[in-house]
Amino acid sequence: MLLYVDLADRRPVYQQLRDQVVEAIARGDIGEGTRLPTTRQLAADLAVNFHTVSRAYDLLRQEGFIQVSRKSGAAVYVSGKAAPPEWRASLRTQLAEAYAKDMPRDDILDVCKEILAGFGQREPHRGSSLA
Amino acid sequence: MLLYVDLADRRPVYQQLRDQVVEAIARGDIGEGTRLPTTRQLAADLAVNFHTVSRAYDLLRQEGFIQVSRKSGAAVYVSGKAAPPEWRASLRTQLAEAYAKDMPRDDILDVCKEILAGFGQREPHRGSSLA
DNA sequence: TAGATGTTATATAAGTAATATAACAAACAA
DNA sequence: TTGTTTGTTATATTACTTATATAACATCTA
Repeated sequence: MLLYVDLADRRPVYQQLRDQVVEAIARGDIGEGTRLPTTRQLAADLAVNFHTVSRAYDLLRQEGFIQVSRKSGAAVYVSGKAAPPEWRASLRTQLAEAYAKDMPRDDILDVCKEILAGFGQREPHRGSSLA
Repeated sequence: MLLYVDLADRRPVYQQLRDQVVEAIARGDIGEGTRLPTTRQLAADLAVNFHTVSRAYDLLRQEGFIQVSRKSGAAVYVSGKAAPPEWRASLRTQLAEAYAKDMPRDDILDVCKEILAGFGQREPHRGSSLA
């Protein structure tokens, strides 16, 4: 897997990293137990401050996607369920954008299915690495 | 319809207003030709600066959801299609959040269907009002 | 021991969001 | 006409967010 920073992206860097990790988990590229690079290491590779990486990890931890321990660093550890209130609201806004532009319901659903088809199995710890 | 400002919402005010208008169009609460309040009027009602409202209208105009003329003010006028690149990417991130949390594909699709079922017909100009 | 790591703290700079005014031309109502 | 409203543009200020730059500390490891 590969984490990167897109300077043309309007999202903050810490949010880009957070989104990339979440999508990597969804794709199955990384799974339960997969170690994430240390904040200082990843910051050096991406040429950003380690506080920025730390913030992304903090967010992922708060959202229940990774676990951070002083000993073994950060590792994928999914806990809890998708928060129904805000998650659903964000999804509704996203779908509304297309529907308001006259995209048929079935076409919207087809896009959702295509995206979901691109996600993989949740594999526990097959030694994948992030960099 | 009712536009409002949620101070607890982490989104910027102009983004909240933009999202609310888009969802109102999707629901069918407002349609082609429906007039939006003047920037100064809406700003007064919501107790925000009229520049904030103006920014929301600017965004909606750039995205092709409304038309703003000096004569008749702002009105719903949908043009173009949903931008495939960024829209699809945002949707993928949104779906990934649920899938990464072990939500089954069918459950995710059911939520999408429920949301889409809440959207209505696109009615042209039935004299609905925003306030 | 020495180095790396997570953690916390402080400071600074740049960008964004929101407000406060002001001014102007075009449209409209009295 | 006069007066008001509206969209538009401009400038300035404040507050918050994002990102960086250091520094320091305790813990873990080689």
